[in-house]
Amino acid sequence: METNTRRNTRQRELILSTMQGLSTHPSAIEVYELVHKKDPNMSISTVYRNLDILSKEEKILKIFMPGENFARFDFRIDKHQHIKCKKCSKLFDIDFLKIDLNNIKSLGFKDISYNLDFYGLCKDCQAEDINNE
Amino acid sequence: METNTRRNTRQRELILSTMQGLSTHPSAIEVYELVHKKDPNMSISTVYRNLDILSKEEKILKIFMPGENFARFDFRIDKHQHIKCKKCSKLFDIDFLKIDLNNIKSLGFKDISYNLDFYGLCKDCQAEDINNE
DNA sequence: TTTGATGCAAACTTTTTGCAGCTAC
DNA sequence: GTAGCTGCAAAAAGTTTGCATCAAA
Repeated sequence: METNTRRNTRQRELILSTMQGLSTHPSAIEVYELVHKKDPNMSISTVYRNLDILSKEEKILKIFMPGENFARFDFRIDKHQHIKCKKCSKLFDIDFLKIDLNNIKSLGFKDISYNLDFYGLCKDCQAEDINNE
Repeated sequence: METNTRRNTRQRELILSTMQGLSTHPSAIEVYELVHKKDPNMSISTVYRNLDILSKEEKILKIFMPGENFARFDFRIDKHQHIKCKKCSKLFDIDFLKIDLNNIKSLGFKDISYNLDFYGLCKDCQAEDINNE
């Protein structure tokens, strides 16, 4: 995995171009299902390896949501947060919020960053609640 | 797992009393290692089942840190945040920070909550960096 | 031609589950 | 005695890895 010269493979390009066309936040398996339709020979380990490479190269973002035992990936790489619907589990992008990290330095910590995720009921799921269950 | 009458078993009490004596944020496996010393017959599935029961009963907290493919548990159950050392991976409690959730309601979401975790280098790890590597 | 990347299967990690026997009440 | 709980082993689910082969440069 520690490579000097990276090769532009058909598989890696297909994975990246597929990510590029998405505004969702798919898991590795969801990415696999999408690219597998276009290239039935694509294996799941190739998808995992390339999602890893692409996120290390900062071409995509690897997202960890608390309680999910899988990673999600995001083509949008600029600093932003996510809000997850408690019902349908979909993620939505949000971009605001500026935390004063100086505040935290008093603890003696250095090189501080943070991860912030929101949860709630999205509009669609609120509508469903009125009609259905 | 859907039970009406819960029984006070020796195992569940040992797990809870062990948690009570900790200020750390152990994984299920670390809890298992601790209780297993005191009761060599204790099985890992009993630990998982009881940590789950205890967190559902809100006697302990189940913590998910992004990127960790395991859950941690915390005897401290009041609303607080954590800061994780990027080097030793230890968690430290922090309790401040008040986010204006009204701000987020403009997105159309309802019933909003959040999860916030910090990362950095703790004092011990900063000291090590000066001497060693 | 060289060596990074692929595809497949097997392994790994954490957690869950099926089940027979045990035990709290 | 009842049924919740235990211990064990097996199974899940997501991810990683070993290896022979393929293919990008």
